[in-house]
Amino acid sequence: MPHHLIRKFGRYARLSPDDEAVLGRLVRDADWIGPDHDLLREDAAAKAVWAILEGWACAYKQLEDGRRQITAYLMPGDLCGTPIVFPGIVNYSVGTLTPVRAARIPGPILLSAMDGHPPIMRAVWLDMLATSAIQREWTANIGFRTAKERIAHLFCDIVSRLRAVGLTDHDGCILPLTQEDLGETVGISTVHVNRTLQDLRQAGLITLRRQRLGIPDFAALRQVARFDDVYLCQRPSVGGEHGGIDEKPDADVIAGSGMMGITM
Amino acid sequence: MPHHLIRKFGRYARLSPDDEAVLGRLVRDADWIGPDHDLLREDAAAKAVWAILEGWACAYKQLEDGRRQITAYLMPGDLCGTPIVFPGIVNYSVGTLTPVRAARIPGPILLSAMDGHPPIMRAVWLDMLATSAIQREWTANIGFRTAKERIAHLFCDIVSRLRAVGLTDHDGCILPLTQEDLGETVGISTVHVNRTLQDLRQAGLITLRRQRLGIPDFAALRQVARFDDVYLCQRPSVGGEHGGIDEKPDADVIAGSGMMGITM
DNA sequence: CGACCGTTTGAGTGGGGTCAAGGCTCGTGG
DNA sequence: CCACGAGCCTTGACCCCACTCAAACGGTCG
Repeated sequence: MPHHLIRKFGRYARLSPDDEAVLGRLVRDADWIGPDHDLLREDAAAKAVWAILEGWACAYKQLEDGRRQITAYLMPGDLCGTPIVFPGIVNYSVGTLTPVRAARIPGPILLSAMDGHPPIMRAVWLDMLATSAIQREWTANIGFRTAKERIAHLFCDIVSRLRAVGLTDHDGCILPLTQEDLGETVGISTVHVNRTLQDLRQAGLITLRRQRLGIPDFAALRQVARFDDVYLCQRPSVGGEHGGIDEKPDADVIAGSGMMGITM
Repeated sequence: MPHHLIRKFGRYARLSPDDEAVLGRLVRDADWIGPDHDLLREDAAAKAVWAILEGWACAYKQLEDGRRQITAYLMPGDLCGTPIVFPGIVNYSVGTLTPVRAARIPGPILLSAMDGHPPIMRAVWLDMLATSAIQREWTANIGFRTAKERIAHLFCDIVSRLRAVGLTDHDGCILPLTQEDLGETVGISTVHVNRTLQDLRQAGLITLRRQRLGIPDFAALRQVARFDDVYLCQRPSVGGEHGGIDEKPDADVIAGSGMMGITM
């Protein structure tokens, strides 16, 4: 089985077998890390990129008085940190939520791989842009949605992303988050997360028990959440309805040519 | 006077006169655009990057029922859009708030400039990372701060960014935003923005009249906001206190060498 | 002068926060 | 095998921050 990273990058660029081999070598030295462990610290200068291969982590910011905001979830195939060092660029910490298998890729190593392999350059670039798109969506989610909509939107987001890397079952996924985590993600209190979840359960929109999230009617949840998945950058072509799960990438979109493998 | 763009990029990389000339050529064909006009539409495929040279714009998302969230402000020297086309990457619209002078840079043109000029590649890359850092900070701002803190934080953010491109006066700046804009930025209602502003005024933390924001005691406002400016990526060196305004970039940080002009 | 847009103020309401106690589950150790 | 404790989830009661609705005020520009 190829890494989730390769699967994701394959959506962004056409990877040759050689490209895939290079990517495989980048994440060769992956280790398992226990839960509740920090990969990145806000105050430390980042000198490498971490690739998450298994498990969940989260990016977060924290105030002195204890308030915490989770700004992103990192799932298999996701990257965090940056190959370029500059003060302030990494203004967040990254902590594991579950046991995580992650590979530390030194900045220069990643950069030279990008330099020698345009598809990798393109994929890293697009992955960063896609991450930004998600961050914008989260800002909006917290900014203008109600508590119920926020939770619903977050669940749509999570399930869609997991589905893209093949980590969902037929109607849901494993959700290794506490209600406190959820609250710190969408900006509401733990108690109110609980009440909101019950609300969603009673409406038949979700089931959630023992870290297993079920979504019997995704379309219904999506409507409550006002969720539009374009920002996840998973659709190979613009427009049209989102049909089955096994969509194939559109060659016109991912094909590379010239500098950075970019098709304009 | 060099463009604000060149000034900002000069903080990210050491630009040769040739690099600066190339940047100047990229934004040569700039036009004035009236206020309340869209540069980018969410549903349209982006085929170019816009460079804001004068005036203010904002990135925003909107729901069908009218709710709107401003996800970023774009000021002189800022870029929006992307040179790489991929569905979903541009999941926001950009509208002008004031008359704006902006240059449309076709994707391939920017990419080839990056390709031929490592410092430009590095600067574009770092600018994107810095934009992401701001976006994360905004997510956190809306997520875990109170209304008063959010507004205070936003003002610290804006003034710091404007100062970096030389657009502040001695203790404040022009703020071309309505209270409705502010509300849509930090996720509170217009009425409550008004009351929060009065709160800040009565505390002596700000003056705000006729689009002119004054901050008599920045340190005090910063403390109320729990504002830490590292995420703005304006400090040439890590650590140490933020002293005067006229800090010079640290050569060790911005110097370029090798691929993408990166110093590891 | 009126129309318009943005700001301000008041009153009433409700979404969501806080505090506190109790319940469930599971891992651990006796 | 059971007892126990630690997290996490759940529930209730109370309250307040912030929202809504509505109206009045104030500049600015035809």
